[in-house]
Amino acid sequence: MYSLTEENYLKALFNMANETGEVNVAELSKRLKIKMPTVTSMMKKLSVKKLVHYESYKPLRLTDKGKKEAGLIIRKHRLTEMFLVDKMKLGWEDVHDIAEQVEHIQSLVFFEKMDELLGYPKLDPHGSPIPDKNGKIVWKEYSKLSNCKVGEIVKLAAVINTSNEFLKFLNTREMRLGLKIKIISIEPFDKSMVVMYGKRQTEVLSNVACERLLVEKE
Amino acid sequence: MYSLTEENYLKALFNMANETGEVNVAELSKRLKIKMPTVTSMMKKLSVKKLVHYESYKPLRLTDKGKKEAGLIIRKHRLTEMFLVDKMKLGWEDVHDIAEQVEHIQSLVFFEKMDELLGYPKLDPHGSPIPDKNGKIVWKEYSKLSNCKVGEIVKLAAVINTSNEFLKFLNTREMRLGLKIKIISIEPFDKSMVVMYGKRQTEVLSNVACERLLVEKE
DNA sequence: TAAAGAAGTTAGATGAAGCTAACAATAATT
DNA sequence: AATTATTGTTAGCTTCATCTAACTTCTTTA
Repeated sequence: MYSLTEENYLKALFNMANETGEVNVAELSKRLKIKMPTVTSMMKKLSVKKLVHYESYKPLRLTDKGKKEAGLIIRKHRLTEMFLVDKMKLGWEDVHDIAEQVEHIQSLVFFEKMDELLGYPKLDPHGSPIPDKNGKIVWKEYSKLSNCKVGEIVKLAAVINTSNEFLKFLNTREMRLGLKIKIISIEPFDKSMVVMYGKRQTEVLSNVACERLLVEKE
Repeated sequence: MYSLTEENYLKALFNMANETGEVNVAELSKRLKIKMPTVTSMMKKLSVKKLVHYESYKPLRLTDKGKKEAGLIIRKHRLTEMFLVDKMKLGWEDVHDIAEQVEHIQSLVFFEKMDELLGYPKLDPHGSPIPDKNGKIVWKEYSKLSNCKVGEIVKLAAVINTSNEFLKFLNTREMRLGLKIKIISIEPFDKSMVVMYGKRQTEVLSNVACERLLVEKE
């Protein structure tokens, strides 16, 4: 339907809009590691295809059609990640790069079978919502761990950054989604937290890490 | 490593050499549905990369390096087909097109995990050998059903043509790999066979079909 | 063996997706 | 408000993989 390249632009636009609101050419260029003139010309192309609202010097916005297409690609990405972790027993730090390739596969049955075998999951292995068959995402409200208070007991629901390094960092500290975390104290100087969970007593987490952990309060 | 396009040329060369011996530009062109001048220029390119021995007006031959690379792609293709049938419960008539896309995924772990989960299979769902980690294929000697004699009992080991239509044809007749088939009679006029297998009595198979069924004699 | 036909190559064009260099518009900062 | 910096666009070039048209080489056949 759409080229691999076009799909990557759509996906980036969709994700960036959800992360940081408005998107401009410079940001998209940085994200995709593609120079600005190339981005501009692709925006014009996607605009002709009614996937993007494009006006010179204005912020970039996906059309409804664009949002749907992007949502469907992200659906394929996240279903794949779930499949790789759940059914193929790969670590959550290993699946992103593979899913990045699998998401472009054109085959209804393939992804429907995945969905079925997984029991129609709502979340991927990093806690991100899996868009439905119309590309629509239902967002759950989570708090950042960094915004929680001393004494609170919260459940780890999702990770924001899904970089290999961050996920490995969590692995070495035995942190998994669903984990109950108690906040023992917060250092006023750098906002690092002393927390307690599982078998771990007094584990220290930097504010940088706490900013990337999304939790649910009971 | 190599582009998707280059990989497709390598794979076609490899498969065609196994099917029909020598390969020339016209045949490869027809197979890939790419015009001859394009094929010629790609051959020159692959020759520079030491994947193909290319000389003007001479038959096309893969180098050892080219054979290895092609074998590894076919390995990924056939492992994928096996995974789709065995683990994802897709029909053997549905897996080719998906595997055609999955085979280009770059990830060691992904295919090693597949291999492991499948128990290191030697054959794909159509009975074709899966190349080893060096891209090497071990060929088993099978006979065509069409070359068998009246009275023989043979085991269906592989199918040559893996087109959707042929596989569906076999499905409707409940023919699976491993099936024991007894040859009841052969019509001298058109070489069609009357066979018996499973619960089926006196099933008629045209010579065209029998030419595409590979069997093992006990 | 000469002509016809098939196969293969060369030359040059195209479209997709990228780039740099130069210029224009908008935003930020004295 | 003027200057500077950032952001965005235009123009034109590059590479990859494709094509058509025209020509050459090899093969077949009359």
